Amino acid sequence: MVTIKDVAREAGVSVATVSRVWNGSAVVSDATRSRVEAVTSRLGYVPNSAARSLITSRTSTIGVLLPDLHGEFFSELIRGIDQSVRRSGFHLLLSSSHSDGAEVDVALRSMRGRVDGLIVMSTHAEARAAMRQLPPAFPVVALNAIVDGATTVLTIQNYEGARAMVRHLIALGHGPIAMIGGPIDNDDAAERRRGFRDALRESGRSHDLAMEVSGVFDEASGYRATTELLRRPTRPRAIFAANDAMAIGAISALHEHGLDVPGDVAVAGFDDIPMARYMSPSLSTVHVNIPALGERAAQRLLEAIEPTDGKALQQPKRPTRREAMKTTLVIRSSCGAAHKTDA
Amino acid sequence: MVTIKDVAREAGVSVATVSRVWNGSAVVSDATRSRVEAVTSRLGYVPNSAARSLITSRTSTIGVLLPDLHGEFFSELIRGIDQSVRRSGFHLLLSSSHSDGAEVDVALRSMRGRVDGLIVMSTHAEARAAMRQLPPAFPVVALNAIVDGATTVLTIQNYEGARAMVRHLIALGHGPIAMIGGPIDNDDAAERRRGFRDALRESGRSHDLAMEVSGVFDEASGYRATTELLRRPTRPRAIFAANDAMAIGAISALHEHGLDVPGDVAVAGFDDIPMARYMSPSLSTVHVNIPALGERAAQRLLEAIEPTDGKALQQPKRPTRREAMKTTLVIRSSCGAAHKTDA
DNA sequence: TTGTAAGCGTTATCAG
DNA sequence: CTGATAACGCTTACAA
Repeated sequence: MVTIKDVAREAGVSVATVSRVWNGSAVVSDATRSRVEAVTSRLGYVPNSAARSLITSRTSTIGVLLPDLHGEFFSELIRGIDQSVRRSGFHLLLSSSHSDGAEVDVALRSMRGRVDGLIVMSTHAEARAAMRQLPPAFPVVALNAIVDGATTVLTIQNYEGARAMVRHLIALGHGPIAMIGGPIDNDDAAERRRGFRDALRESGRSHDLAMEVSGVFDEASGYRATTELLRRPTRPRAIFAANDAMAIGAISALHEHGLDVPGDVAVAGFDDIPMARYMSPSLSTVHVNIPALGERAAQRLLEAIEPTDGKALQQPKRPTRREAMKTTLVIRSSCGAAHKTDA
Repeated sequence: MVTIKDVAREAGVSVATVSRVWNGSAVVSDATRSRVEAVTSRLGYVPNSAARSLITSRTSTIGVLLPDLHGEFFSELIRGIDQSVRRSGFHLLLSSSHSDGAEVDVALRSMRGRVDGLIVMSTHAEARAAMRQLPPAFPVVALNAIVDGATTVLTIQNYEGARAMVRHLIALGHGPIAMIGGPIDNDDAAERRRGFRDALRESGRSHDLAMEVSGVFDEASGYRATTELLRRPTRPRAIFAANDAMAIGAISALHEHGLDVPGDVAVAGFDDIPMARYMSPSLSTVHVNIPALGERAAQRLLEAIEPTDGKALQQPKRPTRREAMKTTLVIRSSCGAAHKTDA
């Protein structure tokens, strides 16, 4: 492995100078700079990141903690994050499948020192506890209601989107409307359920509240939930699933029962995963710009890591305490049919 | 930040002893061990990974280079990788969206020193060139035909699967069979196309070869390709798409043209993404165990990183040269209808 | 069984 | 503008 010493020796300068050239910062004469650069590329020198982060205590890496990796939601999310992150020359350390909160604790601990900041999506109470273990000023962006120790909380307009969609379904016809909710301990799911209930209540149809079942955000559970719904005495006129995956499962079940979608039963979902566009014209969905969610989360995190990029505006004193940075951002959601608009 | 020194001082031992306790290896008296462990957890000490990998030149991290992140294929793949990797206490550094080969080069360079091994999926010629820049013995698992410098190449039975599926479609009826192929520069796509052609040739229907269009492995291009197919004088009796995403796009297009699937036109895909099960009974697909692909890739890589886990069998001399480890593994694919078997 | 001390490759603080 | 040199936190011979 070729080190900074090799470059220094070969270029006839000190390691300090090579270092200065490499991170462009200091004042180096053009002559030496170009000489060092020549040697650098000739030797194929790449600075050792471990040594670097040992002394700077920065890793140029952000960690992403996800509960799961099933379905298109998460890949779209990661895609957005990846985009922001690489644009800033950072790396992405991914850890997933944190079904229970204890695992989050382990993951969090094992990531310590390997990342400069964290994007966390988890609903578990243990996760919140684990986050409290982090150094007080450690930059964290939470992708749901975990507030403790999070620099920023980024949420989706779950309530608004769900409410709008259910209103839309109500306008569609007269029969009862069912909801396939998400897991009970999931904050997003809870908000969507609240939107559903409120929309019904507002239209004076609280009796429809009875038609609620739940799933776990995947196609299989949407399928099962629908099968269960169809066993009931009254058949729903419309089904609102808490995400698109369950909605697709629902459509599948309805078709198998010889029901027409949306003729007999209308189906609506949430998220607007790319695939949803190709279930048309059967599926309406609440649009969420998932990659944008990821992108904004990453951007926010990077801002927290590097306070003021420091080119133009050099603020003499840091005016904002970390506390003051705590913000809640929102990703807007809008309701409508899925369209193949992307061409 | 609490360091090894703090623990040492607090426990009344030397840093060497703490280190020995921490990595369990050496012989430490039970008394001191427990004392150190107590202090360790009391202080919440976590070893600094940068310092650690500076001295050991191991990072406990593997890098994953992906061309893209669209669709379920990649998230399923990552899921499999993540599972193996975390089981071994390793971390996962993800880098995606390497549309062009030059980017792969940059990514590869920037990952140097941050990972102990690499899983690479890329078809670009530049990528192959970039891989040659890596240290000769650096562990790499390639997920397609990139052979240069790869410790292991892991491929899917593209040819066999495609051929079997097309035979199946031929058995289904009499009309022409069309194929929506993948990108021309993609090795997997090429093999699937070859399977398609051979199956037709074997059945003496080489004239059907004319019905070939291509897409880029997403729903939109499958949709477009199908629309194009339907503009031709002869309508295909069956469409074989090189992956499920395009097959789903195809189904969508067919429906919009008022065609029944599989009544008027049968549709088949490749990959068996979870979603495919919920397009039934319309969609047949070539089953590939995608998470297993990821899992095996990661396992293979980890083996290459840690040659013999070193508990029971302590081989006195390393018998295998790195060269000898070059292997080609294959993930079997089987053809059939998509079923909601996972319950 | 434990301690001492020499690095690992960088960056940063001083002098020059 | 450049060069020594002291850290950074940890592992690992080598001594004791």
